Amino acid sequence: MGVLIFLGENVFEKEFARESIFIDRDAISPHYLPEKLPFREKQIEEISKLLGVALHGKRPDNLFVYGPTGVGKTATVKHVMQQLQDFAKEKNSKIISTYINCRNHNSKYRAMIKCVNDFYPNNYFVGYSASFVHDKVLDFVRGNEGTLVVVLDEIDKVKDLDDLVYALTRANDELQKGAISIIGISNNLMFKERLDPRTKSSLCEQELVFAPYNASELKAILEQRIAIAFKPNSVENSAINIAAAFAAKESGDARTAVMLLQRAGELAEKNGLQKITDEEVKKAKSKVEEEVILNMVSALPEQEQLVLYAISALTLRKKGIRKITGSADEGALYSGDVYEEYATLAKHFKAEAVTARWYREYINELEMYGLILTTASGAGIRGNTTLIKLGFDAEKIKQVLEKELMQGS
DNA sequence: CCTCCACAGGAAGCGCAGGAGT
DNA sequence: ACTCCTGCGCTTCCTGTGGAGG
Repeated sequence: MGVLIFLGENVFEKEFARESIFIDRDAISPHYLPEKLPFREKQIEEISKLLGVALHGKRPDNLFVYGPTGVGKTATVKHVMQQLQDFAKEKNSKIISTYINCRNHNSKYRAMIKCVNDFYPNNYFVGYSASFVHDKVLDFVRGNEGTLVVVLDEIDKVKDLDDLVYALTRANDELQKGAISIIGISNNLMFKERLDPRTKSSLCEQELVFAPYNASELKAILEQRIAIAFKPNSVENSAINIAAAFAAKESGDARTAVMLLQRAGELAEKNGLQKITDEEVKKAKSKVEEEVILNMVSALPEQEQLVLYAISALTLRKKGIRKITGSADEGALYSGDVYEEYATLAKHFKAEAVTARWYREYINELEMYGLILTTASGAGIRGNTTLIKLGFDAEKIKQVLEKELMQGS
């Protein structure tokens, strides 16, 4: 076995010497919590006004915060909580807050035990009964004789939310000293309407809505992050504009905008560039889109993957099938042909094919995801069928699915 | 005009997994 | 530990629909 020895230069020498355009990579990651939150002054004021009463020993109203993803809900609430904690510490006010992400703590019990573990960092509580945990929370508030603010992020993920809210609000009746307030955060606008009326009225004593950012706000947010994350003048102005415009058009979501620039930065660095230009942002954009598709496709159930695979295979093959030479539907496929292809493919992959009826449900679902486009067959085609077109590049989807289906079996 | 084609999509029911109730 | 119930994914069966073809 031959051994290669590099004389003189360590392999890391080059990497070390390499100039990075980053100063602080974290600042351009979606998890970064900036010190200042632009365009959220109003919301910050609202929340602090609400919580301010706690400084005078009163219980703040519960608050329900909602708005789509990436509009700064979590960041704003966390920011205010931090400020409140700092201030309370300074003034010797007894205010404790705890932040719970309900995606990870998605039941009453799990949320409560998260509280307990936060309050008693030296103990680790596992395997205790629900009532013990409940009492422990109350004991803590009693012992503290102050206000406890429980932040429940992604509150719609809690399975038995009615019970949790009830337990926390009910606690206020049992406590002679101290109080508990809830701040619920959700990006699901419909979720509130599905709540039990009693839960709804106690949780939504106060409400706060976060609207999406517009392009110029996104631009300002990006500039703020860029100033920390990158070396001066490493990002071209037009590149920022593109990223902001794209994110604004999609959803007004700062997370998307930030991610776009993060990717663009990584791309520039990989290619040894000193500046991020439009080009990098555009490339990053298509990369992000690709990842989104990839994630969607791999999250699909196997049968739906097969259907999608059949569609991409047929789109590429275009032989032995009925052709559509219409205007807009040029290159679209007949639903029936896709089903046949799917059925043979299923046999090939040792899986059992579902009935045509259920296959139609799959088609509808794939359309809902935006992975395929369908139109009803109109004039020029015999019968009443659906014409199917792939929403994305056939070759790419086929490749992804081939990998996916191979490892699946 | 009627018939047939090529499906769409509703209704009922079936087998199963997993949670609630006892 | 046991049954009971419920929701889910799916099949079977069926009726409906819009245009082509004779």
